[in-house]
Amino acid sequence: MHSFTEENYLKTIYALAIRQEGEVTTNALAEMTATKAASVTDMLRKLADKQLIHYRKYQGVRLTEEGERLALKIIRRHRLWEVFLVEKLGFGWDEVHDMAEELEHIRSDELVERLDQYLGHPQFDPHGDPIPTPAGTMPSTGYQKLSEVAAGEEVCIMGVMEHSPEFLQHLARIGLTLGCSLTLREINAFDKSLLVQIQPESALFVSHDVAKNLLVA
Amino acid sequence: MHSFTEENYLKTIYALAIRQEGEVTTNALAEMTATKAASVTDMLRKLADKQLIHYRKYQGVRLTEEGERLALKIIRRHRLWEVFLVEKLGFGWDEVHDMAEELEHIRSDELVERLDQYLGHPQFDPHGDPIPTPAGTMPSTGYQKLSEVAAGEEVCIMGVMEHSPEFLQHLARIGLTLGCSLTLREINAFDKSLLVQIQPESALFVSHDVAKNLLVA
DNA sequence: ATAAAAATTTAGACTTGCCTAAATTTTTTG
DNA sequence: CAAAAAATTTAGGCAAGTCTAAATTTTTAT
Repeated sequence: MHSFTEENYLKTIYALAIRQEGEVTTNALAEMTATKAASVTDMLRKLADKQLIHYRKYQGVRLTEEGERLALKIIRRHRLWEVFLVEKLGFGWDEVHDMAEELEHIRSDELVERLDQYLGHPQFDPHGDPIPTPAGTMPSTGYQKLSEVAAGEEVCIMGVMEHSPEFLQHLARIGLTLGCSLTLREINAFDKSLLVQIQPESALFVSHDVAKNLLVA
Repeated sequence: MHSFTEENYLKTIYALAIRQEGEVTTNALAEMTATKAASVTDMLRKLADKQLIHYRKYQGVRLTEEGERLALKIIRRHRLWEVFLVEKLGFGWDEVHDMAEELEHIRSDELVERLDQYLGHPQFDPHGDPIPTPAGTMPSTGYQKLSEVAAGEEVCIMGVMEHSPEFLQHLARIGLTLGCSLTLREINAFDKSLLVQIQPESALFVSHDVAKNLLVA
């Protein structure tokens, strides 16, 4: 069996690997896990011994097939519990991350599969993230960041890349929700903020930082 | 905050305290937690420092008010999750103990109260155990053990005192379920086994060990 | 191309929760 | 009621996961 902590490192390595191309660095992991670089190095040696990561000293790290399968298993649990918390218990999408962070470590596979069935085999979590398959593969979505869309295009908000309550509450305050369709009117040359139109009558400026974290199709 | 392990000790002390009158012994705790007596002593010192137990060296241990409140909080979580697993996910009452043992440590109070509401404020878990109140008190049931009932009485099975899959599966095999009413025909003088009648036509012998673990009203 | 800066690893130490072995206290028994 | 047995605690140690400080490697910049 794998410890709580090992599972969290695998999940974090996976998350960093898709955000930044190439190998994941020790410092990036230290920042994400709120620990020090020296602690990360210890854990990397341990995960490498267990063949869950490929690790070359000073060079960074990447998941093995087995490591990725495990990471996706944890992410599947996390996202299914988030669906449960929002759909069944009525929590807001900005409230569920920390609880799911604990629930994802409950060990029973049978529990996860029954939960999946109870929830009607959802494809996406409340933030629009795809739910990995039981076999341990991540469905691809083809979404792009709003910050990469060209002016004039009409798109639909499908997900977010940042799950902090602060970001999600900011979206609510400016009136953006999952499924919301919008047209990108112009991109400000000065600060890269975007003028987006939601209703025929109402348009608003969205900062580049926000646009980077919105997934659209 | 309290650790996983501390919570388990408090819960175990509570469980032993109601089974045996008086103070709970180090050895009993060591057996229940599957550790050694020396390890228990370490933890008792720690819990006493935190004012969660009254502890006198060599004399045994008992919960403080605060310790009991915390123990009942954990037991409330455990039993609510068991209701969820059986009522919503369709698990058998003999399958849920280990999963609930993990789920009971999820920290959010808000989660527990929402779960309670979602389940319709159940009064009893799938084994007939009463669910402690949010305020941290244990509802009393007035049930007695089947082994303490006099011959001739008619009673109804309200709960069990033993939660192992082995015991619960044995009950199913001999045809006893929660809510099942039965008449105690006679008590065998040799081995204290009980002849109980369920249907007008069918009677069966129940061992003293089984009767000790059945709660009736 | 090499010196300074940044990133990473190593060394040694701390905490939690557990262990074994030995010492101590309590209980049982002849 | 004293000696043996049982229960409990103390002492010293170990593994996991973390830390700080120092050493090493890689990267950056002059």
